[in-house]
Amino acid sequence: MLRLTKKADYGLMALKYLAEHPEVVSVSAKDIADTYRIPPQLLAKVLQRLTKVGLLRSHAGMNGGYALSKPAGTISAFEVIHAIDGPLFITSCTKGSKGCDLEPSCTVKEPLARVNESIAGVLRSISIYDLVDHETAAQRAADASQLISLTSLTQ
Amino acid sequence: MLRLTKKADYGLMALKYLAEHPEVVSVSAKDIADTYRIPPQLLAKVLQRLTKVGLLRSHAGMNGGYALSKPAGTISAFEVIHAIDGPLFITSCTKGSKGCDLEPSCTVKEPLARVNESIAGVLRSISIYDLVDHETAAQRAADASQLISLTSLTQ
DNA sequence: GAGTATACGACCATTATTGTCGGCGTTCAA
DNA sequence: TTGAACGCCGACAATAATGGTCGTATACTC
Repeated sequence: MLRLTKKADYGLMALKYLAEHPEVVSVSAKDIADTYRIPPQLLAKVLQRLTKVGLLRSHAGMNGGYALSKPAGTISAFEVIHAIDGPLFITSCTKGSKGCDLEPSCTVKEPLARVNESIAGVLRSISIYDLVDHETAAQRAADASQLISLTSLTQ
Repeated sequence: MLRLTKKADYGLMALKYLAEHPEVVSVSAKDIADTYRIPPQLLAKVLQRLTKVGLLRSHAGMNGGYALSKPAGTISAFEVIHAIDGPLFITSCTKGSKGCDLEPSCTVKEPLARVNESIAGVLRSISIYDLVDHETAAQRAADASQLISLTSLTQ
């Protein structure tokens, strides 16, 4: 069904929240979880992972919490999803270094790898900032790829 | 992890196979399954589904099997995936008609819906024919969306 | 009518995701 | 200096999705 995991959703929501409240020095996982009615401990784990890869900065103790480690405009949806869900492979048979199970098997893998790159490209073009302020890159990307689709179909 | 299901993979592989052998009137599920070392009954189910939505034509009995119901160039990867895996939603919370569970909850849903459209667009631009003959739409789409990504990032 | 094929529903096995628990280290402020 | 509020982490239980199998019915060819 090609869908994002909830964890990735939660991560994006949290980052968006942080981007929307730049005045607050640091926000606790619990605050965000309460706002969106998300399981606090699960969100905490997600945020910890985002911290580990350097997208967030954490601060323990009283009044601690999380903050973006860089401007929202420079954090792509791709980075977030990659950090939470791991490498983005559209083909189900791509596992680490070794390819498919047998011989000439997955003949669609190579072409699909390109599709994979397309999708990764789209996700790379969306920043957390774009999630906050509508009518920007997200819209442009949608328009543009709509265009690709049309030109390809009518050839 | 945003990956295709194996069923969808199998479906694409089978369609590609059929597109590669236009001379054969009809190919049995078993033949294709043997070629790619896929569980025959599982592939059979996939093909049955593709038949149901009209992408394939089936023929029972001796020398029966499946055949494309229209030119490979007019069958998009999107159709195939949609037929097998159901509607393509990137957001995990989109279930049928009703939206998210609560209030202002999923604030990322709306922007992600656009990302969803972008991806659908990419998939719509890939035909089964493209899977067979490389260096065509698949490549163009990849190039183009690479371009989108770059222009968006450097703004 | 025997053999080969699709069609379809029910079902189990496996894997992935989601969510929870408990203990630990850190910070801050009373 | 103690305790409340917080992040950090590993393990694990619950649930859902996927992958795969089985049995039977039906259609077609020879």
